[in-house]
Amino acid sequence: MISKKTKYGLKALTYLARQENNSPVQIEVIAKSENISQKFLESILLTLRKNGFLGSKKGKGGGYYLLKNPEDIKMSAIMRILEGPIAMVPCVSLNFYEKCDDCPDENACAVHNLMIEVRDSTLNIFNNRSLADLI
Amino acid sequence: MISKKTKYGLKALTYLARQENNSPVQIEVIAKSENISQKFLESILLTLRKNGFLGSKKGKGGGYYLLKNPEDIKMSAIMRILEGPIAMVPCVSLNFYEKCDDCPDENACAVHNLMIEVRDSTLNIFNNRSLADLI
DNA sequence: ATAATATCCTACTAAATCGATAGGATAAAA
DNA sequence: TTTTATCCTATCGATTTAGTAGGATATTAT
Repeated sequence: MISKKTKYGLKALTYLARQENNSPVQIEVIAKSENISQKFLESILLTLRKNGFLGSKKGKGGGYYLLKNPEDIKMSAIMRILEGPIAMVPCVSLNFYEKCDDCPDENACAVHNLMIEVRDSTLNIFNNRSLADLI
Repeated sequence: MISKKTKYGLKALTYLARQENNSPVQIEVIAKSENISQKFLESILLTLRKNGFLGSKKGKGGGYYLLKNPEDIKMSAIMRILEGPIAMVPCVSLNFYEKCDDCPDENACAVHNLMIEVRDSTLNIFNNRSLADLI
């Protein structure tokens, strides 16, 4: 299960991707259109900006806009920023690896291989889908 | 990310699946072998028993044992009991469906279709893997 | 200048979930 | 009747989630 933060972030990104001339859109507009708490969305867009997905403009006519073409924004990159690991267990994560306390030997763990398989199949989707595919 | 409950449950099930004659194994034995808190494992095995995966025997020589052949226990069934939904969003879950508060129309939701794709690919693995495949 | 607009940023909070732990009740076997 | 092992309910501290509050900062329009 992904968090609401991730879901809201994805919806906001697709909203921005749908803009004609990539002109800035205010938080309030997105929040109302997507039924998201404005303050919550504010913090989400902030992390997306800090991670290089969005640009922002202050003052009247300001708002957020995409920094890249939707085709060039991979779903895997978005998911990793918003949700964190794509894998189901930390010991199988490519970008957020952590050793399991209970496993003396990872390769001897029965769960390990199955979870690698799941990770690869999910990753295969997220790596081959861009923000443009969501529209 | 799956919970420790799920991970521990999977490890315990594979431990039991590895038993020769399917004779009962005590919680303590599994817990020590897999480095799991005994009391925590106790509650996990209890839910697995209540959901028809395990049988139990009290008193000396007692413990838990599998009620079916490992080949006949699908990973998807185990995951649904231990972890809950396999889908990443409730609105796409087959067994734990819930409507999203923020979506007036599911089919108009950009996230929806992507998550169906992820669900299907994960389900494809879990439906075609049994407990026997973990050994 | 200055008022209005909209993002920026930090801190806080209520509620839920997670990963256990405690302690006794119950049933089976020796 | 003692020992063994599961059964069951309740509780608990820590963390995460999903927000909320409130002011600081920068930009634009008047």
